[in-house]
Amino acid sequence: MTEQLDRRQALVHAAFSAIAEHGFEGFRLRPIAAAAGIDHSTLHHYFRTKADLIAAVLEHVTSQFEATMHNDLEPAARLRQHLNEIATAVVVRPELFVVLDELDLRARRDKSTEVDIDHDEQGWRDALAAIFNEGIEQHVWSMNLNVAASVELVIATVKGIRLRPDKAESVVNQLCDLFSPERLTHA
Amino acid sequence: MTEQLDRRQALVHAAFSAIAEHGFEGFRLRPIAAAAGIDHSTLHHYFRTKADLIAAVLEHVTSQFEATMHNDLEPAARLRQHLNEIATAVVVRPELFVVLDELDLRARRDKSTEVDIDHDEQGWRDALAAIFNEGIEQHVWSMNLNVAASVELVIATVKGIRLRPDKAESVVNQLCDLFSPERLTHA
Amino acid sequence: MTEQLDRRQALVHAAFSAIAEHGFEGFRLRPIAAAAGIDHSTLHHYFRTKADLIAAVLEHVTSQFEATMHNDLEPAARLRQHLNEIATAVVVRPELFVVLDELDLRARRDKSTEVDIDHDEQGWRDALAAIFNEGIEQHVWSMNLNVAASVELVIATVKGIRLRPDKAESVVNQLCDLFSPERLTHA
Amino acid sequence: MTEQLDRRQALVHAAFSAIAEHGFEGFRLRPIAAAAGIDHSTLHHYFRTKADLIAAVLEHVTSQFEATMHNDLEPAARLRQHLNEIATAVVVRPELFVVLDELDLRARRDKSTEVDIDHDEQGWRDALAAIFNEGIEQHVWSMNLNVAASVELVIATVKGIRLRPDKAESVVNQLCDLFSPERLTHA
DNA sequence: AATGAATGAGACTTCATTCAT
DNA sequence: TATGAATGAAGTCTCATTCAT
Repeated sequence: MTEQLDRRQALVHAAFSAIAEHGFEGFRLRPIAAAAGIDHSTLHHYFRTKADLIAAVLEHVTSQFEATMHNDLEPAARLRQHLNEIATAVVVRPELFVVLDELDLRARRDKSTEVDIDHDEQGWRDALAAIFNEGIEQHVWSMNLNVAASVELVIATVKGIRLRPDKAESVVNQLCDLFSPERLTHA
Repeated sequence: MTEQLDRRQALVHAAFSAIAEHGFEGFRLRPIAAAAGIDHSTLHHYFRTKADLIAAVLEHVTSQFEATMHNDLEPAARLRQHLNEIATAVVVRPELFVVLDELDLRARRDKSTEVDIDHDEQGWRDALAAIFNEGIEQHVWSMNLNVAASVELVIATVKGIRLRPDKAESVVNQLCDLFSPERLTHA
Repeated sequence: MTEQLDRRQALVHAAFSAIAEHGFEGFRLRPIAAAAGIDHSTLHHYFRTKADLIAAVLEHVTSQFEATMHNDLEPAARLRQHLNEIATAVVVRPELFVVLDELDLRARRDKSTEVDIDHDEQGWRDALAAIFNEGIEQHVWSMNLNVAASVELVIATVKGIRLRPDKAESVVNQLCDLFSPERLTHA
Repeated sequence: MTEQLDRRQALVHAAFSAIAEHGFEGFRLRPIAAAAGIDHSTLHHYFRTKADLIAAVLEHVTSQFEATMHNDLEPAARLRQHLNEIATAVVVRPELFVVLDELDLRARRDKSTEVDIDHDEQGWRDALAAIFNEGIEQHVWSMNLNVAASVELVIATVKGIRLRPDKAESVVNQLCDLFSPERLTHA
């Protein structure tokens, strides 16, 4: 019973690693089955098609990003904390972000991938907007701060460093500095 | 005489479009040849291998980004101008950025792609650094501004909006605002 | 169950016939698969590569030459009997020898073919040496007979008639006559 | 003018070497042209088809075997001398015999190759028969000697050692010994 | 649930040859 | 004579998927 789940998990993990290493361009089912120790036709009992397996990988990836916002912190600190956690993750688990990038690119051609990613991103978007709105309320940031644009800027920046673990920390720090209250509120 | 060049060009263009539309995952040579109106074996007369054709596409793409910095402008305006041009390009020619993203991802597995991209990026990096350094000299920005980190932030942000033409303008504007002198220098 | 073996067998036979008819120069996989009544990609299910199929053909051929020495006969008669059997085989199943010749030639470029053939030949060589040695012991042949050279002479002669079924009988008879006791022992 | 002949020669030599090294299985025109320093389509000005080039190679090979019988020697010595020269040639120029073997095998499928080889072999056959006949006349060998069979035995033996330079000398010596007068005439 | 056999589409690449220049 | 472009047939091999066991 859990055997079945374990097999599925093993397949998803193997697929995840394969995508991280070779991208979708080189993503083949046979090696995945082999890595899970089963015959390649048995794989189809767990995932009817290749697309199904990819969907499961996407779900696996997004599930790793359950928002871990620290609502007890003040807005600016919360933003900094959040970005630092991401920067750390990029360094510690680079494959996660590589696969996410592959999926992002793939979403352009695959509607269902796009939907899943969009849904996931919306949660993130909302959480970021909450930070900025709260910060404006608390006069941490000026009323003139464009919340929507700021949210997108943060998101774009994070996406832009997904492939550059070595630059992650300095980039998020620089972004936080630019958003730091002492500068913006005095404007 | 130029017939020959035209054929090559036609193949590169067809390949470019195919990658833009289907990514490398679905990149096949036969349709490329067909799009250029030649037999698929004739394609190998121009590009011995698939990799050779991809290299030509990469060159084609990077050649579109010959630095168009406006050195007559003051630093902050130059940065804004530069980013606005990129934002416009993302809207006007989104495929260019999609393909660039595909290549960026591919560079992780293909050494020669990586080298070419790195070389191209270095030019961009240098130009951005020049802007910030000049700005600091002219007291547009504080001496405390971390130039390297700022450069990487700009690059990351641009990479992060490559797939989102709809957000490009507001994101680069927001970034420019954060870098705008009146805020930073008074800090 | 034996279906599977039959398929393999059928492929090996088809390959054997194709080599006999067209040599390795014209040896193509698609017709082999067609002759066995299967899709050409299914062939790869049984033999991963062309070389694997060729190895199977080689094995098939050598297995047809299981030594059939008649140890109950006296040495000279044994030699004659052995050579006559070969001469008959050359006439009755010429393709077997043609393919063997192709493989011999191929062994020059293919190490693994060479190893297999050498192994097979060694058995033959030993059996022939046994005949001559025994004959010398029994004073059928003079002590001065060069066993090693005689063995190689027999082998060379047999190889030399593989392509000439029409000459096989007279050649082996002539060789036997030269080795006939009444001539050699009186020397 | 001789330029043209030189080119042809160069192509034939290159083809000869290629066949010696890779056999007909791996015989391709492009490398031949390259080895002769010309474009692969230019090759077709000298040899309209691949078969034409092969025919030229065959001619080149057979021309190397102009009978060099030493008619001043007595029959037995002439045979020995002839076989020794062949044994030496097998050691000194093994490629010549390798290519000859390839051609022999090919003759089974290519009528024109067969004709050329047969014609060449007939000359050799006649020369050998002359030796044996003369020997019988001079009472070197018994009247009972089967001339035709002896000729074929010699030919078969030589063909059988073409691929074994290391065994050539001992084999021809052994054959000569068996044909040596002191043994046969006393029978 | 699991497998090995089978399939058919299709991948990239190479070849001998011809044609126009 | 020489060449580069072009062709089309064919090469080996791989893939995702289905089917019978």
